[in-house]
Amino acid sequence: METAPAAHQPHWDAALRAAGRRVTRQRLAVLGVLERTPHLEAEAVLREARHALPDLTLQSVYVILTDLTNSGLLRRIEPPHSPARYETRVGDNHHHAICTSCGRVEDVDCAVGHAPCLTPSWTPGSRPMTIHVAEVLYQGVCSDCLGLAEAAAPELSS
Amino acid sequence: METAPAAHQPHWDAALRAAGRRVTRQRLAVLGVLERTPHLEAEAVLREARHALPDLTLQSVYVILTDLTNSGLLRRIEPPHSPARYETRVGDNHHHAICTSCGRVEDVDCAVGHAPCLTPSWTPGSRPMTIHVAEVLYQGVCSDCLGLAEAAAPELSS
DNA sequence: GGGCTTGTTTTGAATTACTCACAATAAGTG
DNA sequence: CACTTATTGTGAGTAATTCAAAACAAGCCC
Repeated sequence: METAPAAHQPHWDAALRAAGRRVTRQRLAVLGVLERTPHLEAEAVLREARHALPDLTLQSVYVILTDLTNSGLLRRIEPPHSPARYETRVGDNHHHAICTSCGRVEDVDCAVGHAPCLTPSWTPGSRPMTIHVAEVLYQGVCSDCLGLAEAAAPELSS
Repeated sequence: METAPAAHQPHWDAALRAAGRRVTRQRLAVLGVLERTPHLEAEAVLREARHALPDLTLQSVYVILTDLTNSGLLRRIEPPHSPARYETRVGDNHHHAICTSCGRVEDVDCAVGHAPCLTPSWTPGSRPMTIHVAEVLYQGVCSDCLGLAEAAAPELSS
């Protein structure tokens, strides 16, 4: 019998090697968690990963998330007023919608083809830059929170 | 003669009153600084505002920036890996480009009409939200940094 | 135009999210 | 299996921002 450290998809194995990184249980755990439930923040990743790896530390999670992001295996999302979130969906230029009430993040495909706003029209007086990426962040209210708000709006007491 | 606290545009006076806020020297200083030089972070606002108000504190600047943002007199920009920045240009839905090298921010008008991507196409499997605003953040390299990079690329010594 | 009320600012400490230095550990290699 | 070196763990540190409570000052009343 082998060590069989939880069920880890072999493709993460290959992806790590392809990125020139060693295959460790910690990295596989983090990748597995984020593949299963995207858009988690570091604390939540730790919480989930500890089911498989009880001794994993928050600092290690930070190191791993940063390293895997730099390696191109993860993508970091940084919504306002929220710690950074991570996802395994990389390589396409999809965007995100965040609920201003509960903070939930959903994926949004690019609405206007594959590179919607990569040719900005500069405000007069500004000095143009060479643009590499354009990220669109939608802010709104998710269906759950909308329902809650409507239910709570009539009477403000409770 | 009056107290004449530096040259403050009377329109901020009116704007503050219209927002139901008291007109204080601190707020006028902050608004004046940001009107003159947009996209400053809190520390820089303090530095500039202290020319007129030497005793102003950083915490007050934070309180003022937050309050004026909530009152609709300022807009907050939160670029990744950078403290928040503020500007007096509110009420239009313009966007921003940030130089990944020096952090400079430039204004970008909306490329595709006045509400470019307000109708997102949801990724299959995601739960749609009611979108209120769509912010586009362009990341690139400004002309200055591009020049520097080209000049420095050949020899890495100095 | 002096006092009063209440919104603002200041002071000082605390918090959140994250980073760093260095020691301990364990992948991968021969 | 031993060895090298990437990776993780430990403990402390930092940057940006927030909070509680006291000091202050705008704007209103007269």
